[in-house]
Amino acid sequence: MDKRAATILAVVRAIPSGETLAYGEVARRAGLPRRARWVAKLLATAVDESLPWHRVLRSDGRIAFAEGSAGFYEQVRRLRAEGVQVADGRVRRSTPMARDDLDALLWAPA
DNA sequence: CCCGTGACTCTAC
DNA sequence: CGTAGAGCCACGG
Repeated sequence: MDKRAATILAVVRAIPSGETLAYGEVARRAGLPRRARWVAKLLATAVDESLPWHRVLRSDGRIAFAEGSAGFYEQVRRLRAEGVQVADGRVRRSTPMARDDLDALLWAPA
């Protein structure tokens, strides 16, 4: 596994439980803009069981897996287990969080 | 080297 | 809001 992959996975692991991030955002935070598809491919081949891959969604908040597929249900199940509202294969945020607010949350000092 | 294939994204309408 | 269409990028045939 190269350094870029490791960085991507680190960003994914940094997503707090109950929060989500888009593939493109993950790539951007890892310093690899326009690599969204690559992030998806990476998650698909990742073996680390502790990796919170389910917290990564499409930019519009929808589950990336085809609706009805095994992965789709698995992701919905995991998200709901963390208290995330999912309806029609899409994550619902009652109060959409601004990008800056999410930034502050993710990068806030422990 | 060209072509197809995605757990993608952005812009127009 | 939702749907095309084009763009994008790593990879394999």
